[in-house]
Amino acid sequence: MSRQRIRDIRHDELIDATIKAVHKHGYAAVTMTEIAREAGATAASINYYFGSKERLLGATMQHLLSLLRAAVLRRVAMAATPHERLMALLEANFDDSVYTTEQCSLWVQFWGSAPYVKSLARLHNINRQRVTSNFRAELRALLPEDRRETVREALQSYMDGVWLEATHSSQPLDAAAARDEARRVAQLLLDSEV
Amino acid sequence: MSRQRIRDIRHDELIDATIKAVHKHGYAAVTMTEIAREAGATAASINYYFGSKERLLGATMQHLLSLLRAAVLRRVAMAATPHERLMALLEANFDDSVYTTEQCSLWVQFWGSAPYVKSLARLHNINRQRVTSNFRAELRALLPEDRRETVREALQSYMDGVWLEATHSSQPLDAAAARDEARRVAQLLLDSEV
DNA sequence: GTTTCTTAAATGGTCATTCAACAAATGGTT
DNA sequence: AACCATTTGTTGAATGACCATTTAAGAAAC
Repeated sequence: MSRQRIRDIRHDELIDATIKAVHKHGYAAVTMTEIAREAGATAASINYYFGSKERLLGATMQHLLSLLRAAVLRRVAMAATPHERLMALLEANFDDSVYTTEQCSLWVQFWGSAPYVKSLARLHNINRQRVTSNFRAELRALLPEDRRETVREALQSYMDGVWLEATHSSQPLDAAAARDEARRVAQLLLDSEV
Repeated sequence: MSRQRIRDIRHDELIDATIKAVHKHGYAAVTMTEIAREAGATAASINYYFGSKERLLGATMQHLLSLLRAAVLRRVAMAATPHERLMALLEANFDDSVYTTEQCSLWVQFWGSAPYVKSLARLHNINRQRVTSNFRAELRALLPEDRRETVREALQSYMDGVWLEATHSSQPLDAAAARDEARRVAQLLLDSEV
């Protein structure tokens, strides 16, 4: 019980410290010592809990993925129509729990490293396929066939592009404004009279 | 004369080898030895020409930037109207000389590293500002004020997002198809009747 | 008293960079 | 053309720094 609890506490603390440390020093450059310092622990104890640096980083990215998935589920659950569900998918990316400087920073570095780290590649593919099929499902009810894929690709690229931009902006992020903007972009793409 | 020439040859060869080696091993993981092997040289000779690994990588990213700039200039020069120039800006990103697996791979890793490497951050900011102001200039003639920034941000994010996707796709890239698709997205955004 | 947790120090490996010596090209002088 | 002094180019082998991981011993919790 209590034994299990301390393990979970360390697990969460270390993942949290990893997010902070990677944001601060970069995915490539961050060291075990820096992560440990952020958590008030030592590099040796990270290995006690996670076994290796690679597994710690994998668990951290998995954590970010689960935050995103949770935001999607929360928002989709409240949506009644295909249109609302599409907006829910889009806005989940800019949920307060997801659209933060630190997380966007990690995502971009994750994208860069995924092709070279097997465990990350797996996570990345699973996520991308899930998002794609969600979008396809909702767009089927909203657009004629000849436009669906164009709009889907545009929306998914848009989401990624905004996260990318977020990592290079100096001001703090405004998640609500990002959601408004995303809705506006979706409206333009859906209601076009071409 | 001839002295200068051999320096230029090595310079180009090494940058070319860097692109290949980074694509193969990743920006973070690639070593001087791997880059040298790709060029048929040694790590020591890279330092003779570039002084350090960081300067080599900086020069490589600068090279990619100049390829992109060249594509933009070439295409914009042939465009007569604001609409054509906007399309030129967009299509330059997917020019045959730019939209390759290797280059997209480097760009994504460049985005991830830019915030942590001063010389890269400089390059990245200069490029982003140039692109943004180009888009703003052309959109001014094409859209009412209340929609310009939304469309601009959507288009720029779209461009980045497609490059990102390219790095994770297994098939070889089809630049002509990407240009078609980009044009279609732009049409949807420009001709919307919201 | 046994299991769980923590850490300082040791280990071993990797890597960018430097160095010292050697090779090749160049250009000026016969 | 032949010579040689100088500059330029190249490399294998150090050098030294850094870092993930292991170890061994002790502290804390049960």
